[in-house]
Amino acid sequence: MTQAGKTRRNTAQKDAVRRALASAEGFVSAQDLHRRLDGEGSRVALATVYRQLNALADEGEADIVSTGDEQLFRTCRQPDRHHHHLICENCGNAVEVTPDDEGWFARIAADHGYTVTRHSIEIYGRCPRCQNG
Amino acid sequence: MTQAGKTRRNTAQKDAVRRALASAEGFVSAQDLHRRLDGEGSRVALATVYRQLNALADEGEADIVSTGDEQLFRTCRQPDRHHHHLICENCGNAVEVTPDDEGWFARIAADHGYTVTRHSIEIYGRCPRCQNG
DNA sequence: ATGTATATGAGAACAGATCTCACGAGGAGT
DNA sequence: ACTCCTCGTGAGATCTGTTCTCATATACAT
Ligand SMILES: [Mn+2]
Ligand SMILES: [Mn+2]
Ligand SMILES: [Zn+2]
Ligand SMILES: [Zn+2]
Repeated sequence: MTQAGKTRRNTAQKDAVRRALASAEGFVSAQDLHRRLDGEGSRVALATVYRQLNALADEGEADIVSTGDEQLFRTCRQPDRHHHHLICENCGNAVEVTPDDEGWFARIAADHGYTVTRHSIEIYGRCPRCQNG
Repeated sequence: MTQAGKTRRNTAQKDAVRRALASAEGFVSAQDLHRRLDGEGSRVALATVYRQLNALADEGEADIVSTGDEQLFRTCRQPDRHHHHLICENCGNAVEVTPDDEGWFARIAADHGYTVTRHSIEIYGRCPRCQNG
């Protein structure tokens, strides 16, 4: 689904996307980010925003979370640590979290003869600033 | 993203969709199911397959799992118990699983001032029958 | 049997994401 | 600084999964 491929050159567009992503507090969609770039005068094609966001993700600089109908992106805070996200449904703000024990599903999988290749854990809620509304 | 709405009447099409879904062992896409129905001579419009699958999900008879690029459906095996799925990436077969402890994320959320509204946990791998390939 | 609310079918419409390809620009080598 | 080749970009087309529209058909309460 997601187009793959790290990027090999440093372009103005890549910098712009990286900066815009970094300046967003929470998870944002590619289209949001494109709109923000436009708003601040940075003309970057939507396709390029997608390409660079995916590249950043491939390079470990960004996290992607797939809601049912779109992908959201955010600068990764702890690139070296396996983690999941606790995400505010209202504003996209997120906290990177690590379960105390991720071993349970390896055990359950083994019980059923399954081999685990990957897992996805996402927690949605309201952040402190979005409790009302 | 997913169209909502339980259904109030018992139609031939709904029965057909329910049967086809039940006769599929693993998670299948709406389009797969539509193809299968066609194959066995049941002419049900694709839109109706979508409508009824969503209705079945609303009614608790079906589970939906969202891979990044499509939704997969399966008859729910234990409608009354909260659970998640361990899914074979190759054939769609799945086991309904329940973590030993789902309390950890409520605690973490509280630590960060978040209120939890929902969570999503999915484990992907290979089922016993799909180990090779 | 009638009447009315609801489901269906066929195709149009939609939205997110990716692809195409001609053109522009990074940057290694000189 | 100049060249050259490779890779990135822009604009718009295209793809794909899903939902919508609305005229017609059907369930089912009365
Ligand atoms: Mn991260
Ligand atoms: Mn289930
Ligand atoms: Zn928030
Ligand atoms: Zn399998």
